[in-house]
Amino acid sequence: MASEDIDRDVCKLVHGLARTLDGHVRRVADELGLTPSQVVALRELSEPITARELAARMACEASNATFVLDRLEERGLLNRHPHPTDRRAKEIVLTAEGRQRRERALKLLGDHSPLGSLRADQQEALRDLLKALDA
Amino acid sequence: MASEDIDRDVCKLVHGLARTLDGHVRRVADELGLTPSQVVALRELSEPITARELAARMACEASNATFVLDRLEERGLLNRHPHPTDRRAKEIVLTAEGRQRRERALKLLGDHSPLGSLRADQQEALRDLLKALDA
DNA sequence: CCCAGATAGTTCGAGTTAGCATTATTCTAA
DNA sequence: TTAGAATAATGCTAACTCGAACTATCTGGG
Repeated sequence: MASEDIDRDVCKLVHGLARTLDGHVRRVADELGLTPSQVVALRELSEPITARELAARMACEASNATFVLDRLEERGLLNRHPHPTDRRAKEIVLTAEGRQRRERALKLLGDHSPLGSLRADQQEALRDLLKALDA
Repeated sequence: MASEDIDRDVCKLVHGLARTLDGHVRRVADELGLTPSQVVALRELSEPITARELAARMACEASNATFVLDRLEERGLLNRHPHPTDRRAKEIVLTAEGRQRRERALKLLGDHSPLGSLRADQQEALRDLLKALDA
């Protein structure tokens, strides 16, 4: 059936696009001297959040978030503060250098985006379709 | 700018969808007693191809294809034959059990696809947008 | 108040992946 | 034809990710 062919096409295309986007993040990471995961983490740390919230935003396991946070903390880009209301949790706060690095990352991520070849209305259409799937 | 927000939205949505699709493959793989990569490899082995061609279809490195092929060969699902015209290459051929396992994998992959919540015309629109990006 | 179950964070082990180097073979152009 | 570039497959290493186990803390029903 044709519908199954479309299904498989979309699967492969999504996988390919995800790879392309990963490649873009990787190039940015190399330029910043970070790993791709670290760049994604920085991107998501727009405000103080918990490790679990970061894991959710990065779409990965909590143990992986711990791993990435360890490296970023070693580099002095963030600190783990005690959470004001939940003593189990920790509040992740970027240092001054962390915020600076984050700004550079955001700028580089915005440049030469693989999505740039789509017109604005196409990007919106794509976003809407993906959002429909997400729900 | 709004266009940058859309860009980031799409990146995260694509990543999320790729994860969802991976999860679907993972469930199928668990049911078949294989790893996700092995299931993808089986899916792509619709005919005898070389390891390099498989790597291209799986969108991964050749060394990774070698790794996956090693496991599938250990399980007796395929064989590496000498290539008829290129003595550098090897032709990968599924065994009878390999073909049987592949059929089961294809059937399971088709059921309950995460893309099922989209209407047919939406799936086509999504495919077309992704194809436009691919070019 | 208190205990059971849920949740935050971490550690550790196993498996997967990419990147690079290596070997063998084929292709190309002088 | 023959040296050099390109290609096929693979081995090896480092890094990344997940899942399970563990501690500490929170929360709600009895």
